[in-house]
Parts: sequence; structure tokens; C-alpha cells
Amino acid sequence: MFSEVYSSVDDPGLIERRRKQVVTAAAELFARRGYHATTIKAITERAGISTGLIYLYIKTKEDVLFLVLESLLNEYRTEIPKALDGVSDPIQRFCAVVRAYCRIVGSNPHATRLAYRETGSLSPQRKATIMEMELVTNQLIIDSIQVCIDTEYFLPINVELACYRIVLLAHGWALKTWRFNQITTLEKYIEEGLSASLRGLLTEAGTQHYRTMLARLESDVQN
Amino acid sequence: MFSEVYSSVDDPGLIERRRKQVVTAAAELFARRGYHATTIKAITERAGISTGLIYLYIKTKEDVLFLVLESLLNEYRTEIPKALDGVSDPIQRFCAVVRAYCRIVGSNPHATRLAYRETGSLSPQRKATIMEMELVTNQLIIDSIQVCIDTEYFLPINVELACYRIVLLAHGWALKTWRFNQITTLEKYIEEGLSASLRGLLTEAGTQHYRTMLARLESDVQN
Amino acid sequence: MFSEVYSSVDDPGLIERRRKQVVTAAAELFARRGYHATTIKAITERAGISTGLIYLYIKTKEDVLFLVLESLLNEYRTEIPKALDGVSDPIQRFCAVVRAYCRIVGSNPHATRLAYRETGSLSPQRKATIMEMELVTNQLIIDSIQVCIDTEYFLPINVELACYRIVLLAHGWALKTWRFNQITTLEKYIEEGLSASLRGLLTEAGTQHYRTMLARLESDVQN
Amino acid sequence: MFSEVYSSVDDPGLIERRRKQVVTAAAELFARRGYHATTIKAITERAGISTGLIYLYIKTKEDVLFLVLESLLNEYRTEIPKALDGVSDPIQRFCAVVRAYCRIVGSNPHATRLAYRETGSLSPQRKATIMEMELVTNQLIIDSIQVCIDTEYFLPINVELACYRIVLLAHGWALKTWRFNQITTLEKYIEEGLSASLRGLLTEAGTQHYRTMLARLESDVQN
DNA sequence: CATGAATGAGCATTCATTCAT
DNA sequence: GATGAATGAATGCTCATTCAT
Repeated sequence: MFSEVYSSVDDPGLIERRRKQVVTAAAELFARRGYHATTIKAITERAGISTGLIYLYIKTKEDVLFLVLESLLNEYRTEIPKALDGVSDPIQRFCAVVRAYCRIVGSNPHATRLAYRETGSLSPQRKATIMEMELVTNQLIIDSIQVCIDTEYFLPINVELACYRIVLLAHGWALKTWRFNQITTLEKYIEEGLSASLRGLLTEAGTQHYRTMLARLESDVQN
Repeated sequence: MFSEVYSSVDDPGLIERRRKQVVTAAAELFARRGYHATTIKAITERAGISTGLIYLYIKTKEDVLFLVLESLLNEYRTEIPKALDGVSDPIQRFCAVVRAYCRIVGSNPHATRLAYRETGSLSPQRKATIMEMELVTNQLIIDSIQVCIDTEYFLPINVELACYRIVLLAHGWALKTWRFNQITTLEKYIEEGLSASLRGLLTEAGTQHYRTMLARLESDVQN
Repeated sequence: MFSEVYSSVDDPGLIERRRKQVVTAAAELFARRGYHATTIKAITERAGISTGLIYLYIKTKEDVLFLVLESLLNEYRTEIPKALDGVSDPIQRFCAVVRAYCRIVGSNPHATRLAYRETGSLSPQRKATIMEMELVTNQLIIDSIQVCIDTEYFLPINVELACYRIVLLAHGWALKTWRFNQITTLEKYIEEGLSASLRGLLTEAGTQHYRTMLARLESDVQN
Repeated sequence: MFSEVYSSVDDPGLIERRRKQVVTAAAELFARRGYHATTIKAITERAGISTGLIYLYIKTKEDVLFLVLESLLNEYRTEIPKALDGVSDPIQRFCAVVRAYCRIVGSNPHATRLAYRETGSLSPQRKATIMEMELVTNQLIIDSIQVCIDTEYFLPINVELACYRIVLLAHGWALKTWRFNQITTLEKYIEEGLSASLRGLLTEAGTQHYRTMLARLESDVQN
């Protein structure tokens, strides 16, 4: 973790701890004021360290941005698989991925917006790294869709485009929170979006399977 | 047009002309380098005017950003209605709106991304103005969906959420151009997205109506 | 003049004037405190301009150093030839060059020391430029020696090494002013150094010629 | 040795050892990058000690510069007398001093240049101390010249000025190494410079004596 | 109206020095 | 004595904005 960024300090534990301080402080400030409008001094003050100290753990201000974005994407990569634990039905797995992704975004709207706003402020190499990390997360979605297609629950559509529609469903919440919070809740947003997506994806067989499953779940809940 | 921004110059025609120069220059630079990395000097140079002159037509750098975003949203508001000219069938009107919106985004991906990145750099009031303009455009989509629901071609879903799924479909192209350009074309992207959306929206009756319509269109083309 | 340094201002007269201000101020401060210990702010304050203005006429602090050194070397190149005006006798020309060089150094001891201290602070390219300018000045000395050798007034020694002994005689005054000012005057220093040099350079014939010349000069003075 | 600089450590042997480490490391770095561009951290790293430790042996960065310069001048004071061992003829002693001085400079051109560049970075008191040390070395040269004058081998010129011409001859090699290395060798430079100096210094009697001596030396070599 | 030189507050980064361990 | 993380003042440079011409 926190790879790619040089530190002149040796103790990895200390690096981890200090960087967490810095990333937490920076994430909040970047979210509120944006990357460019946030000064290093503001970050260090909020992190409770001196101006100079931050430069023992990062080399440039851009490093801080990278660490913030990296830490966000790491959360996706770590949290989504957890939501799949113990779920075996293909359609249920798809639903679980969608819900997990949306909820992570829902609990981090600032960070998600930050990723949209400021990825372009990174150096090309760093930008590429972040994009690759995004692709890794997307793969989790793609896989869950592919299984549904293989089992003929989903129509044989372009998997990657379908994946991006899910990604945009999730990110959409963050990008338009200001409006969505006025007219609905995150969970309703998820269910409505999920339903629409499923209607666009399910085959006849898939629909059948999905209904049976829902019925069973309901009767389970009743007992 | 160009309201909300003070100018010390009297002649409205001159204001209009100068601001067009400035907005054109700024839009290109903002798209390439981002708002913060673009200097007023760079804008005036590209616009072919002197450094000081710009301050006769705007008061602050933020004004320029506002004018650029305003001009983008004006294009949406102007262009989309044109696509509806002479189209009367509700589903066809819906399809026309979606295609028009996506194509405008497709011809302005930079500007669209700019809106996502830098709307937050505006003052709260300006931000609100821009968001309202977005809502006006959205209303065009909402109306086209509402008619389809009223005629029972579309399921009675939440209209605004459905609208946002369309908006995100369109914006999605701009936000992920880097990837989509590698795997598809804009028109294919639109048709795939439109199909998935329709599957998620159409009622039985709507599906029927849509199929009949498509068949008729095809036979028209053949003759 | 002041070539090699970029300015964003167009008017050459203004550039000339502003740079003179800056160079004068910087030369004094560099001489007193050294290049590194002198801040841009101190230079602009002394030059009576604002902090930002200096950057319209130079790009980096190193540019200022370069301009200061360049202006010193330009003085050598301009002043020494003047001392040769109307002097035709080879030995007298040699003496004139030596005296002129020493006097310029004597009126600029700070700048001369600065050249020794800080030429190394320039970029390799700039350093090369300064060294070349020094070689141009040295050529004036070399030429005057060569003529004396050709006329067999001077021994056929290595001309360049002889030249450097003269250069060091002159620079020596600046490098050791602190001591020389305690024990002698510049003019006495010059005459003593010149005598010693001549004794090291003159042939029999040269000595003869020199003595005759001196005698004539004295009788001229008497009349 | 290493007087004038306070250390909080008691053991003089340890002080001596640590300071040698520091001075060696610093001398190399100062020579390559200059005093200001060299950081304390770079010095301690090269010396193989921790950042904080250096402050047990010196109080400020300037102390390090002083120690480096002091150690250079100590070398002059120690080495030159060695060259005089067993030489009794006045002119030969003079020649030996000149050669020794030039050779020390020749083996330490960086350090010599450092002394010229950075003596001014010392506090006035320290500067005075260094200058005094230089005078002590100069005295060795002065003495050798004075004996030659007393024996009427040399003309009765100003001894101190003559001394400085020798000093500048030696330092000249260091100050202009970049050029001299292109056109000659150190030994040839010394001999040429020494010859010119002698021609400027010797009386008739001195010249006679010197020639006899040279002849004897040659015949010695032949046998 | 137009020009572009002038202003000066603001910011990322460095580094000598300190001090808790 | 030794370590190296921590401190914070200091500095070169940028750039939005002003204003004399």
C-alpha cells in the first residue's frame, strides 16, 4: 500500500501512520475546496503536523493527491469482494456487486467526485496507475455479468458497456448527490437503478429465475 | 445571455463580441489544461486581446469559468429542441432526445468534463445558476419520458431518476471517452445504451408499439 | 547587450533601463553578502521595484547573476581598448593595457571577487559564455605581448601564460585588497607589478628601448 | 587544532576523530557543489553519521566551513617547511618554497578555490582567523625572499608584494585550472612562472650565483 | 476603449537546527 | 553519545488584478 511514493523515513509503520493522517486531512480538504485551492499548509495543520514534516513522507503536493485517490480505489477493491462472500447465485452476485459498489460510493461521495475532478491533475504515469486500479474494480463487475450471460440469465450484450452503465449508476449518485438527496434515498436509488438495469439485462429464463428467487427470499423472511 | 456578469463597457454588441472571443479561447484552454492551470494571460493572448482588456468585460477569473459553462449549457438548451422538430410519436421523441443529448456531449467531451470538474470552483450562487440550467435541459428529457408514461408505453417509474440515467448515459461517454473510444463508436454506444434503457422502460404495449414502428421505418427505407 | 536572457517585455529601452536598475542593485548586494545570501526581495527593494516586476525582465535568480557578471566583463572589453588610443609603441601599449586592466579591477574590486566566487553558480552554458568573454579580454593582452615578442623587445616566452600572470596581477589586487590597502596604493601596486613583469619579459634590446623611452618621457615632462 | 569551535563532547580524541570524518566529507561536497548547495544532511550521510550527531561536534554549518578551510591552511603550514629540509642556499630555498606551494595548490585545486569562494561566508572573526593563518604561510615565502635580498641575490623590492606575486602564481593554477590543463602541465607552469619571477627578482650577483648553481646541479646529475 | 507594465499577496518546497528516545 | 523524526522560518517564483498612459 502507498506504493509509488517515496519517503525519506525508514520505519514502515510510521510511514503508514503519518500518511493516513495526511490522507485523511487532505481528502476532507480536497473534497471541500478542491485540490488546487487546498494548500499544503492547510493539510499539515489539519493533520496536526508541522509544515516541513509532510515532506518526509511525500515529495510533492501531487503525491498527496495520488495517495488520496489510491486509498479510495483500494477501498473499492477491498470492500466489494466482501459483499460477495457466501453468495453463489449468479443474479444475486450481480445484485450484490451493484449494491456494494453503490453503497461505497454513497459513503464516499466527496472522494468519488474528487476522483472525477482531479485525476487529470496527476502526471500521466500516475493517472495511468489510477485508471488501472479502476479497471481492476470494474473487472469484478464484468465477471459477475459474464457469469449471468454464460448461464443465459442475461442477454448476450457487450459486457464492458454494461459494466460501465453500472459504474455510472453508482458514480451518478455521487455526481448528482445534491439533487438525489432532495428526491430520494440512496437505498431507493439503488433499487430503482438495479431494477431498471435488470430489466435491460435479463433474458426470459433470467426473469423466471429471478422471480422464483425473490419469492423464495420473501417466504424466507416471513418465517 | 451572458447575464449575471458585470461589464464596465456600455455597448452590448461589443460586450457580446468580446465575450465570445474570451469564452472561445478560455474553453479551449480550460479543456486542455484545466481551469486552475490556465492563466488569464494565456486566455487573453489566445483571444487576441491585451491583458487588461478582459477586465472590462469580466470582473474575475471565475466569471470566465461561469461564462464558459453557461455557454455550454445554452447549447444543450438550444440544440435538443431542434432534434424534436417534426417528431410526434412519443417513443420516437424519447429516442430523439437521447440521441441528441448524447451527440452534443460527443461533440463536446472536453466541455462536459470541464463542467464536472470545475462547477465546484464557482461561487455557491453561480453554482446554483448552472445547476438550474442543467435542470432546464433535464426537463426536456423528463417531458419526453412523461408522455411515454402517460400513453402507457413506459412503465410508471420515477421520472426524474429515469431522466438521470439518460443524462449519465450521455455524460458517461464524455467521462470515459478514453476507454470507450478503444472499444466502440459513439453511435454504437448510443444505440446499445438506448436499447438497454428502452428494455428497462417499455411496457408490453410500448414494446409492441415500438416494434411496429421499427418495422415501418425499415420498410420506408427499403422504398 | 544583456543577450541570452529572456524578457516578456517588448520595449528594448525599458528592458535596458530596468535591467540596469536590477544589475546595479544586485551587484552591490552580491558583493556584500554573496549571491546565495542575497534574496530576490532584497534586490527588488534596493532597485526600487516590486517583487513581481523583476520577473518581467529576468526568468530566474541565476539570470540576475549572469547579467551582473556579463556587465562587468563588458566593461573590461569596452574600457581597455580606450586606454590604447593613440599609443603606438609596443612596450607602451603593453604597459597601457596592464595599467588599464588593473585600474578597472581597482575600481570594481567587489565585482571582480564576485566573478571568482560565483561563476560556478551559473549553469554550464552560462559559465561557458562568461569564460569566453574573459578570453576575449585576455586576447587584448595577448596581442600586446605578441607584438613585443615579434619586435624582439620581449623574450619568446609562452604568450598565454604571460598573459595570465598579468591577469592575476590585476585580479590579485581585488582578491587581496584587504591586505594591499594596508601596505600600498593601487598605483604603486601597479608600478611595482609592472616593473617586475617587465624585468621578467624584456630582452636586452627591449630593456634598451624601454630606458630610452622613459628618458624621453621624463625630459618631455620637464619641458 | 580545531580550536575556536565549540563541542559539547568531552573526549578530545573523539572530537578529533569525528571532526576529521566531517571535514573530509564536507571538503569533498563543498568542492563539488559549493558551500551553500551542500546540506548538513548530505555531509552527515557522506561522513557516515546521523543528522543529529554532527551538532555534538559543531554548532553551526558555518563551523564546518571554518574547519574545512582551517584544515586546508594547516596543510600549507605543515607541508611547506618539509620542502625546505636540508636546503641551505638562499635562492634554492626560495625556489623550493615556490615549488612546494604550487604543488600543494596543484593537488588541492578544489580546496583552494573553496577558500577564495567561501571565506566571505564566514563571520568577520572567523574570516580574520583564516586570513591570519594565510599570513603565517606567507611569512615562509617572505622569509625566503628576505634572505635573498639580504644576501644581495635579489633586488631590494617590496618583500610583501613580491610574496603575493608568488602566492598568486600558485593560486593562479587553481583559479584557472580549466584553462591551464588545456595548454600545459603543472610542472611546466611552475618552471615558467618561477623563471619569470626570478628574472624579475635577481640582481646581477644573484643571476651569476644562480647560473653557477644550475651548472653544478647539471654536472651532478650527469655523474 | 485599449494597452501592457506594475503590484504584492500567496504557495510549494527546502533545510539548519532541535529534541525525544 | 547517537539517532533520525520533527520543526518552522525563509525564499524563489506565479499570477490575478490594477492603473497610468
